[in-house]
Amino acid sequence: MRKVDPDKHEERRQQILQAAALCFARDGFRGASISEICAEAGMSAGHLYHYFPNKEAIVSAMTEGGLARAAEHFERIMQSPDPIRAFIAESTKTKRGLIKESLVFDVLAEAGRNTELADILRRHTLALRALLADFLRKAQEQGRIDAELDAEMTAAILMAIIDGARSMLIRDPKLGKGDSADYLELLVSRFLAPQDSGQSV
Amino acid sequence: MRKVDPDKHEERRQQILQAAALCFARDGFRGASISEICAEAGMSAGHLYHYFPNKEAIVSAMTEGGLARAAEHFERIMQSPDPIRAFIAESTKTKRGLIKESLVFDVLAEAGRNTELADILRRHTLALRALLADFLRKAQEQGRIDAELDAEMTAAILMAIIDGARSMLIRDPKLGKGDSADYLELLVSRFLAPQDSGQSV
Amino acid sequence: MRKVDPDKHEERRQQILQAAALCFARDGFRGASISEICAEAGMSAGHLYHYFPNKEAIVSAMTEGGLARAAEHFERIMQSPDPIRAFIAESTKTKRGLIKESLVFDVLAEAGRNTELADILRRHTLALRALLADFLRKAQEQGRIDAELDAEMTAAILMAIIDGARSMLIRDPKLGKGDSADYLELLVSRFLAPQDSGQSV
Amino acid sequence: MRKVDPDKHEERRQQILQAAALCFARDGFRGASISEICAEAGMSAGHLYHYFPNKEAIVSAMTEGGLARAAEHFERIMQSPDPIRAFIAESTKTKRGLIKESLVFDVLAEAGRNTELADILRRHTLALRALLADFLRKAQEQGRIDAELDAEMTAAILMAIIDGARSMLIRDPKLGKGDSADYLELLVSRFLAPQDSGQSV
DNA sequence: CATGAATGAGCTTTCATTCAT
DNA sequence: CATGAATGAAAGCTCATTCAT
Repeated sequence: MRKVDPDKHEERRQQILQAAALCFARDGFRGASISEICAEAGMSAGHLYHYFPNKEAIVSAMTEGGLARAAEHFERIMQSPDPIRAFIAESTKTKRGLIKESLVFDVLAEAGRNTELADILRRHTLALRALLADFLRKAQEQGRIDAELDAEMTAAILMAIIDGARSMLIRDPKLGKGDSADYLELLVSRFLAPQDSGQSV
Repeated sequence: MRKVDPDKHEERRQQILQAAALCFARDGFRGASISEICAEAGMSAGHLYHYFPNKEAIVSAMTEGGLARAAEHFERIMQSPDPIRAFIAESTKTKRGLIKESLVFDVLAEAGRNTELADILRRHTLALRALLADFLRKAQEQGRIDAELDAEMTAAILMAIIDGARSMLIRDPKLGKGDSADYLELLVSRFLAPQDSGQSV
Repeated sequence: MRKVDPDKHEERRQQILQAAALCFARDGFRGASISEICAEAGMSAGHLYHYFPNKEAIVSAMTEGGLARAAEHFERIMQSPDPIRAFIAESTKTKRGLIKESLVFDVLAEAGRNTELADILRRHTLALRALLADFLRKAQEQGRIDAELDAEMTAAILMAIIDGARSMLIRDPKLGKGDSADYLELLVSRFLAPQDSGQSV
Repeated sequence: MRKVDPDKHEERRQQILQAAALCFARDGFRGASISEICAEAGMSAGHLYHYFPNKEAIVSAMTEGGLARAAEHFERIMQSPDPIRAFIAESTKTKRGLIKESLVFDVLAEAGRNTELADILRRHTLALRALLADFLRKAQEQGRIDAELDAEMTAAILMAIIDGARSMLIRDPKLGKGDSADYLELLVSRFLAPQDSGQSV
């Protein structure tokens, strides 16, 4: 019998990546072991190697996938009525241990040593930034945002703020429940506000 | 006969921590091995354990020390004529592979799993924030900064921006050489600017 | 309907053995993996086990086949006008990486531990030796070879020389291009030459 | 306290090499596992790696040592009254499973794939051959050996005969108890004997 | 006949840690 | 104070073999 495999193969791969994401979030890239991932994925140690040549490939694929999903999520948000606000809201949400399970900092840390990961991160960063810059340019045309700002640089700054928001929650978890979101929004709105005629946000 | 001992002991400890910082920056907390650190510190494996009970203690002590030094550095900067500007400048400096050797993201990543490290990080974050908040309050009294802003929250936001600036440089190394510093400064100055009658930059 | 099966089955077996010979020569009995052989034979791992119960069986069959083919080759050589000379020539030929691809030493090494392989080797050795001894006896009758020599023992010695010639080429590859063949021939001819004065061993 | 270590270190190394020789002889280079060697050497798996960086280094060192010891043995033999005879006698001796434990064929087989091992083998082969050639030259001066023979080539041939003798014993173990030694001696003596009338092949 | 998914034992190697000296 | 010998658990990975399809 011929195979319906390609589907099943991809399904298995995703199963592994999902398990890996969980384990990596729990114990870090180095701390999570292959057998831990295997147990989580309900799969023997040997079999996992039919889907990935080595651990690093799992890390790369998982990072790639995670960033892709983040981009989709981001795109959806940008079609909401007030994207910036929605955006900030997302970044400071603590629900269901999302922060703890967020691997951003693992990726950032590892990217400093692992060239492949650094490339993946850069690629996705640029893609996301382009998306954001486009949005900003349109808003500039509509006069909702300071037209003097360079869209690309501004997008980079906004992304930095998102990462910063996440680091803030790790540095002081209590802030998650306060009005940090409001302040972040204020930060962004004052930054983007058209400056000419002295109007406010 | 033994009077120099305590000094020498502390000296040795610092020697180890310095070596550890180097190794951790190079290979990460998990990636760096005790023997690697020993080699770097010019010391036998067994001897190192006279100074630290285990690897985790080294990580903790090194993080503690690193954050303390960062605070000192920070304090010094805050006494310069234009602290904010000086501050941004520091955060985006790429000199001598400082970014690569920065362990912030390793600490942030690990703090999500390691309670002890999380505590250390939080403690230092709060201390630094208090320092920064004090500075902001004074500036508010002098009318240089929007008096409506909550000093504590604003300080938290500023710290987030610093972390964000670092992440920006990892996500897109090219930005280190552009005018990202100018934009960060713009971001901060628009945020802090007194809002009274009109706008200022 | 099924008449071609037996043929095809045998064909497949040979295909596997040929692939195995290549892989074993390249990586040794232990070093070559089943999947390597499968790849070489253009066959799935599971399917290979329809033809051989396990790896050892492949080793045995391949050895058996290789020795059989060597015997045929040998027989053909012995019908040439000057068999001894032709023989030596064969043993020292380096063409097309023949030495590297020769598994004699793998077999000799393995035969010291694997009884089955030892049996196969012994069986073929005795067969070959009988062939050679027959030839020697005829030559003795014709007075071309010292009649005092025991044909069986002499055959054993000649075979030892062939193996020795191969080891010589591995120990010092440069010898393959010199006049080692001439010396081997001299060795053999002086050994076999009728001893004029009729002295015995 | 300062160390008497260097001695002990070397002793341990030899202990490992001895254990390795035993295991390799029993199961082959690939077949013998590190843990097997550790068990034989009475040492933990991890500790063995303080003495050798990896398995291949053990194989190399053991081969090197074995060949060196063989050379010494050889040198001693060559100072006996009738070296050739003593030599042959040695090569065909079966006592205490010496053949089974001989790793010559493992080394020859592996040398075809492992460059480092090939180099070691070649180096020792050339050294041994030089020794043997010297001996032959002296015998030629004394008129005990055909002066027409090239000493170096002749030495190579004699070494080939030794390897051949060993292969003979593996191919047909019964020969060890017969008069194979006598025939080998005959082979060698006829080869080396001064050719009275000066005739060539 | 043929595939390749799946297993699990075993491999080499690394590493934090302990301890006798 | 200082060494490095020694351990043992665990890591990542490979492989012969089986089995459902």
